[in-house]
Amino acid sequence: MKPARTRFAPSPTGFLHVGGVRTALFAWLLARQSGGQFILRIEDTDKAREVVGSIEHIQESLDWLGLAWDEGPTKQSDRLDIYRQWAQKLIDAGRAYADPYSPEELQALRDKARTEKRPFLFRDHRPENPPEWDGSRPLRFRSEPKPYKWHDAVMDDLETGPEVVDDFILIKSDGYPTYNFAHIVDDSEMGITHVLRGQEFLASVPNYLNLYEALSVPPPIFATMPHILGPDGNKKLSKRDGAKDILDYRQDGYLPEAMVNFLATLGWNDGSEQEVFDTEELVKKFSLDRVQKNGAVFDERRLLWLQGEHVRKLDLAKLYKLVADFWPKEAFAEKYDDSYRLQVLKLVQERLKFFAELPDLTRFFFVDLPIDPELISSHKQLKKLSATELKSLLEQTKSTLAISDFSVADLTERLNGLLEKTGQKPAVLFSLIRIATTQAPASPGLADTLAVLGKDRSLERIDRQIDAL
RNA sequence: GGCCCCGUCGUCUAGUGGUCCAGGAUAUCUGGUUCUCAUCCAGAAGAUCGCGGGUUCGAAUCCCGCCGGGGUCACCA
Repeated sequence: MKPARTRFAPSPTGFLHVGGVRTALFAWLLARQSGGQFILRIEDTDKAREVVGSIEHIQESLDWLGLAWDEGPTKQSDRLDIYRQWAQKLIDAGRAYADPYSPEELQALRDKARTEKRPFLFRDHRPENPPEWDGSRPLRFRSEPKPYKWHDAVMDDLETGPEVVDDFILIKSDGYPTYNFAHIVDDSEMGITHVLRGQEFLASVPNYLNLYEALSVPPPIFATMPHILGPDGNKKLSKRDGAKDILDYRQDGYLPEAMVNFLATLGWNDGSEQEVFDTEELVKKFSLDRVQKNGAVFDERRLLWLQGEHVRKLDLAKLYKLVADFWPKEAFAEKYDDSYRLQVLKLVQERLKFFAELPDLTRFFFVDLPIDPELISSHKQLKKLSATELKSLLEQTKSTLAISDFSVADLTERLNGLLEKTGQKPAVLFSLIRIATTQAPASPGLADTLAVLGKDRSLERIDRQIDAL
């Protein structure tokens, strides 16, 4: 495969959500797998919609996901001269003219078309003698309508009639180019080979094709990405409908690898039954022709599952570094050093999904939780026992554990002995000890948990439970 | 309304004329792993392949029509 030069060209109007990020990911994948370049370009030609800080936010998002760009960020607002030069070429060739209408006049024409249920075409209203373009009016492309057939790397062969080609605006009256014009100039100057973009641009492609011809510029390969749909399954996922900032997932403690895996397999698969991919594999295996044509519903539960898969594959030391900011604050008391936290983490690794869950999963390893009578009174076996019986069991546990060295092996052996001695089922005895020593609705295995908690603390907590009964 | 795109289990998908009365994953439910949660393992349920015609010995796969959903028709991208 020849080196692909791809770009991600967001407008700085806020944060990035999964839809935009997936397009960026696919473009990045394409560049990486072919030994090409991935370029970041900021489409900041709409000053009114610009949101300060978005450019940094976008870069931070790509950084987090590991989508490093080789060139950029280039801002279109720094290239106004270039667009003007290209526009001049079109004017000289008679392919661009000043738009004489006022916004009100234009709106009236549109409304009329609407009431007549006709599509509005500007070229039906081309002025006979357009004024000279002095920059104070919009500059329009003089299209040459014709039918088009083209190939899209995702959508395959597409065609349209001449009725969709129209005179669109190249340069706005504020001097900024429109996306429709600027991106074509930039893609050409930057040598972009593959243009990946959302489905919302599909209807504009014939216009672009017409402009490419007027400019004598060969069009790149088009790849139209289907939309990512909201949970209701029929609407494009959008910020307005609650699509989250991709960095919110970092905040919640998702792994970028999991997010990348999730996004890549949302609308793409390699034809095998593999579901879990690391980024390196994706770089090798990704291909545009296996991208789905239809939209895919964004289902966070699938992300959660993939997150679990990736967390479990991580080695402990690496995971430890990643969760550094997510511990409950109690974990940083003096008596808890790295080695203690590491022991705790080892026990919760297989039940940890996103890292923001860490505090709830581990708090009892660091602090004595208040006695929760509910844990016993709502336990289907324990609630049948009297306080006296429970106390007796805990007393026996105490004397048994008092002589344990609290290694996992020794604890296991002694707990088993206790089962025989008391004639209780694990469901009763172990549940009771677990509740007494953790006061938590769930915990890792009993022997493991006790070993990490240590003898003093375990016995102390059993005492507290006895007193509370 | 015109034009364009799409339509397989709830969800992500495999499938390009026969090995598919449709496979995997996830989600759900059940059972097992000496306790809970999770993991892991086993199993259940879940898709008349949007609908209707046609072509063919044979169609999820090809053709036509219809229906449904989406996009677009901005001095937004």
